[in-house]
Amino acid sequence: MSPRRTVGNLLGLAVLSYLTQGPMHPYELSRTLRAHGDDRSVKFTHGSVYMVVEQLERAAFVVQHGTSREGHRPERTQYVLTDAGRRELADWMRELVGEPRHEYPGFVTALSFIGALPPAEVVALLHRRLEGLAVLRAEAQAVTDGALAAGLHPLFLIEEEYRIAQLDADAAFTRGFLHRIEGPEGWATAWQAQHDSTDHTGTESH
Amino acid sequence: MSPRRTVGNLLGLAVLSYLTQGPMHPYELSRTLRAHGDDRSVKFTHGSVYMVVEQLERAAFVVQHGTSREGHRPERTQYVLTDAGRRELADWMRELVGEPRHEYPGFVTALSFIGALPPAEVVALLHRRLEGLAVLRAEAQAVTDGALAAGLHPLFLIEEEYRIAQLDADAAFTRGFLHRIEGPEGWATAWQAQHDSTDHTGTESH
DNA sequence: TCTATCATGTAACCAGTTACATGATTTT
DNA sequence: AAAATCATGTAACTGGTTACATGATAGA
Repeated sequence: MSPRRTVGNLLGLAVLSYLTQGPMHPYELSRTLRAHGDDRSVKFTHGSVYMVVEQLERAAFVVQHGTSREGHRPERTQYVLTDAGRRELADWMRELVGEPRHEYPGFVTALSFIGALPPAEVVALLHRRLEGLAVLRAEAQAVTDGALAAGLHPLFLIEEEYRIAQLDADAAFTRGFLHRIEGPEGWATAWQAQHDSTDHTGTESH
Repeated sequence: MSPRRTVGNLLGLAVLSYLTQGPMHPYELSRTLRAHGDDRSVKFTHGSVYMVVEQLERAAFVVQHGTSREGHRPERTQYVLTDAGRRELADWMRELVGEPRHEYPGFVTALSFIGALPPAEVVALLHRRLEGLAVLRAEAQAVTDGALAAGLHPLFLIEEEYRIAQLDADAAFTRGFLHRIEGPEGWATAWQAQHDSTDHTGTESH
């Protein structure tokens, strides 16, 4: 079974989206993405932009539009969107917005093996986590505040708002978890006993 | 700059965790992970288990422990945890729990290009999203209900609880977004105007 | 003019996924 | 005894990341 989409990398979505504005060459895409702060929403590096443009070309979502030259700079290969590319962009967006997918964040994985750490240490770590979450939240807030002050319409900051909502939910969960370890439910004692009996993860050797 | 961890795949964490219980061979790991429902928290396939075990071996977090044979079945290569492996497990867990990381879920990417779709369509998609979120939530709830009824301690279901918290936050955000599009703030009209003027993503062609 | 940084791209390497292979059991 | 499924593993392909290469401009 071939994967649902010929190009699965979300960086491809970003490229398709930018190409609706007109032809660009890969380096320009890379710079523009970074300049617009899209590296907060899409993971990419300089090299991966070239890769994904190649993939989009193989899939016929973009085609070379000729090369342009400016001064004595190297030649640049420009790409334009095809009709198939426009359709792919719209279809992909519809899927991402309309069909929530099961995701695998690292914290979920860690939680499912949380018994590998002793409860006292987990308590300390969860407190550090709360601090880290506050930092991330402040960053997101700073980004939106700055952009709003510069006159950007809040629609273009909606992804940061989503992020803040998720961070707040994460923090609320973390506090709840702490209470259940330390509070009257007393998970700590049973947990410690089971931890002692089942494994020793090398914590004692420095 | 070499990546922070020699083995970065979270499936490696799962393997290290299971190997604290004693030696296993890759196939057994694969079966056990699936039997315990860990495929909800870690993305893996049959083949990737073999790959990650190889990587762990190269990194000296596990070593071959000899082979075992049962009946006339093929020989199986067993692996055991090394001391370095135990330390890596503990250290990795500490990082994942204590240091929240910036993540890149697909919905965030889509939100940052949401202007590519017309507002009326987005409204419809967000309603579909709410249904999908309810389904995912019900699944998570069913998993925990079943396991609790079977007598499992809630500590071992904490990752599902986290998931539910995130799904609820997602749904709350989605409702808020809908209100701002449709409500008195009236994002819809400005949005539609800007959408008409800047791009046409092939929606009109059948 | 030397050095640093920008602009643009390629190549080599490692990770991850999919498909295939083969013998052992179990079912019909 | 044929077919199906389980148990175990390997190989081939594709994707993604990192490092490198090279000419152009700008700053000291």
